[in-house]
Order: sequence, then structure tokens, then C-alpha cells
Amino acid sequence: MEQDTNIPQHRKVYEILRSHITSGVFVEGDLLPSENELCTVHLVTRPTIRKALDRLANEGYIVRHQGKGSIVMGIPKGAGILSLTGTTSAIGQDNLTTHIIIKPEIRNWSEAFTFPLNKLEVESGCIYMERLRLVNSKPVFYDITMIPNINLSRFTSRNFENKSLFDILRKYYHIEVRGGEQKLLAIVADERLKDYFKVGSGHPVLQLNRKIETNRPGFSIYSQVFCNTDEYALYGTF
Amino acid sequence: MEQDTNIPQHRKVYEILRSHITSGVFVEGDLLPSENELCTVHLVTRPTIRKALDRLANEGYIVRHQGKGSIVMGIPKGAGILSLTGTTSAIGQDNLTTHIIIKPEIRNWSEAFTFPLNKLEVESGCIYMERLRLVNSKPVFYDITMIPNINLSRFTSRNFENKSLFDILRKYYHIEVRGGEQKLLAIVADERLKDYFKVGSGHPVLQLNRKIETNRPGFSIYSQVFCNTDEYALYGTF
DNA sequence: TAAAATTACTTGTAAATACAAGTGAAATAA
DNA sequence: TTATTTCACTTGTATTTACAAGTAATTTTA
Repeated sequence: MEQDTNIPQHRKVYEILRSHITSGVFVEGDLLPSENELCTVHLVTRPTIRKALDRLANEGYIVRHQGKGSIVMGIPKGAGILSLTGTTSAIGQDNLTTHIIIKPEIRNWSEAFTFPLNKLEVESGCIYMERLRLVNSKPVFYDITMIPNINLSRFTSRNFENKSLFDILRKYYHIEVRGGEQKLLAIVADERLKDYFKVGSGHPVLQLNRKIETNRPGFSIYSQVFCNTDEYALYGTF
Repeated sequence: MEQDTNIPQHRKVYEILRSHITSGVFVEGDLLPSENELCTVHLVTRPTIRKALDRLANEGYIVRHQGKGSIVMGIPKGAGILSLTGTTSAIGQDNLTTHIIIKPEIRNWSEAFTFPLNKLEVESGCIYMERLRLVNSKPVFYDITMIPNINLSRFTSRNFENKSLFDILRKYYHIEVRGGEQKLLAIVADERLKDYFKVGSGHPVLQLNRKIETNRPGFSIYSQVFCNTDEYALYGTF
């Protein structure tokens, strides 16, 4: 199964400390054991410990202070909608309701919001859906999602009303987001958006085209999000 | 001038190699000199060289292959304006020209684009500047930058025409971007933006308010960027 | 009592050394 | 000629050692 050997020590220490932070053994503000303490605990030398801490610091789990120690920062915040997690976590799930405009259905496609598709993606077709997201009962997001129809059994019959698409992909299909590309524009609302957002002519709308890459090689999710930023600006950290 | 001493060796090597990549001494696909060669050139030992290369690899300037060497990847695409590095690297420096609308000057401030300021920031005042960025001779970005006037000697007399603000902060003041927050909206161009972007009434414009945190605790850079996305969408990876 | 110095920690930098492991070309053997 | 082996070179991991520099509590001194 897992080959303990072959995995470098600094990596093991990193994984252990990281899990201790994500699981709450250490919480924000805590002081990590000193490097020398970690040395004796993990039976390695300081450069090895420091390599593990380097990575944790780089990823934002800890902040190090000369003379004081390593301070735990907790799980690093994502970049909200502008980064990994999708619209749901950008707002806070409480006030977000979802209306399915077009239920997940299988369609043909040849390109996805200006992103080119590879041969397998084109041949497989896509699962297409449209959703309107309301924040405090006001329509704010209108999004079109296209997912290659590769190895996603029973996907179209699932319920997306109150669940995050990404949660479902992770839980049932072991698909996790790794990164992606996005293009951002400001446009004026067309007839459809005027209707959905209940706004007048010439209303500015933020458009976001995204290609979201996953841990499955060659499997990307494509989405186009329109956002009425009148009351809610798109917020993110980086 | 700047104190050579005090700057760690691995940092100096990093800066040198980085500048060699960004300035085109090494181009994409090139093989960097081997670690041992770099040792003899820079008169340091391998761990020091490796620390510099670690950072270059981490930031995407190079990719390392055991047994082969370090391959130059060029200037990392990064998340462009949506992430760390600012507008300059979002487009590719070649086609970007900068017009200074308001030269860096010291002003009073009490808030920064809806971001609240702490007491020290308010008391210190800010360095204020406005710039218009042209991509292929067309005005695309209009940005207002406000930097707390804390320990930035001779800052207002520096030249920002063709240099990245962040490069200057890093090189001369050892200030590095660590992360930040941003708010994104779509608006319609006001009189000023219509004038700068040479667009008509009702033209949609993307507005980006950012608070950019640095390695100096409590020292943040605030910027407001307006972007005409007619021809150039804001592009980023994550 | 209050300021200053000491001290015992912490992380930061750097060298010297050793071996493991991957790569690719040159030398060797079939 | 072709397949194999060897070898020189690359980066990866890890230890040991040493000192610098920042922090904070303690001790000393005024």
C-alpha cells in the first residue's frame, strides 16, 4: 500500500504538522513546538525540520518570527470565488439560495467559453446546467456550468439545489479542484440578464469565464458566471 | 545606498538569477548552470544556492529535474492582476506602457477604497499616485495607488514610468507581497474614465479595489484599478 | 522602585560533508 | 551494428556544526 520508505522525512514531518493544524490540534495563535523540540520528537535534524516548516510557512499555515517561534495561522483562506472554491463559499452559504434554470442534461459541445477542448472532451459531450443564485432573495449570480461527461454515473440525477457542485464532485467522484484559469470582463446586461437580474438597460455586469482543473488529468470544469455587483461586490483573498 | 551586507547570500543569488530570467539572459527552455557551477560563480555553498533555487522553483521561474538540471520557464504567468504581482506581469511587459497621471505625492487619507486604515497609517499619511496603463498603445488600466508613508525614503522621487511598483518595493525597501483582499465590481464609466479610455456613455468598466499585504507587519498597499475589458479580458490563473 | 544588563531561549544563515537517485552520453560487449 | 554497461554529471536528501540575530523573562544595578 503506502510505501513509508521513499517518502522523504521533511515531507512526512510536513504532513504530520499540516494535519495537526487542519484537524485542530493546533489552532490559530498557538505556538508550534520549537524547531529543536520538533527535532527530538521526529528524530531528525534541524535542516529537515526547517524544510517542513518552510513549506508550511509558504502555504500560509504558519508564520515564523525570529526569536519567538512559529505561530499557527490555521487553514489558509482561499481566494473565494476568484480562486478555488466556487460561488458558494464566496458569500457564506447562509443567505444563498439556488434556482435551477436548466437541470443537468447531456449536450454536445465544441468549445467552452473561449476555452478550447481536447478530442476526448468533445467526443464525450458535456453535462450542461444553468443556475440562478440569490443572495438574501436578490438575484446576484447567473452561472452556466459545463462538465465533460466522463465517468460521472448518475450525475444528472443528483440534486444541486442546496449543495455545492464541488462538494458533490469531491464526495462522490473523488474529483478535487487543483487550479485553473479565468478571464474577467465587464459587460452590459443583455435581455436575458436584464430579465434574471431585474435590472434596466445598460446595466453593468461582471462576467467570469473559468476553466477549473482537477486532480483527474484532462478533466476540467468550465463555467461562466455573470454577477450583478450592485449590492454585493465579488470578494476574495489571495 | 542600499546595504549590501545584511542581505543574506541566498537572497542575493535569487535576485541575480531572477533578474537574469526576467531580463532575458535566460529564456524559456534554457538550462540553468548546475548547482555546483553556481556555487563557484557566486562563491557560496550548495545549500545556499539550493535555497535560492527553491524559491525560484516555488515561484515558477524554473522547474528542476533530478539528473538533468534546472529548466528555465520564463516569467511566471501567475495570477496576474487577480493575484500577487500587479498589472505589469499580467500582460507581459513588452506591450505595456505607463503614463503617470499624478506623480507620487504625499497626501492625507482616512480610508482607502472602502478598506479601513489603522491609526499609524492615518497619522503617517500616504503616497498617492495615479497611472494610466496602455496595452499596445490603447488605454486599458487606470489605477490609483496609495501607500502608507512609513519608512520609504526618497520614494516620491523614484521613477515609475517603466518599472513595476512591486519590483521597486522589493528591491529597494525589501517589501514583498504576501497576500491581500480584493473587491470586484462592474460599473459604467464616469466622465473621467470615458475621457481616459476614450469610450462613450454607458461603457462597462471593471473596478478592482485591493488591499495588498506585505511582509512588513501592518504595512499594506491599497490600489483601485479600473479596467476596460473591451479588447483585453483580465486573465489569471489560480 | 525603575532602568539596564544578562541570560536563556527562539529562528536565520551558512558551511562542509556524505550519500542516494535520476539522466544521458560514452565505452564496452555481444 | 546493436544492446548493454559504465561513468560522469545532475539534483535530492540528510547530518553536523557554528554563529548571528531577535525576543522575553530574569537578574542586576542605579
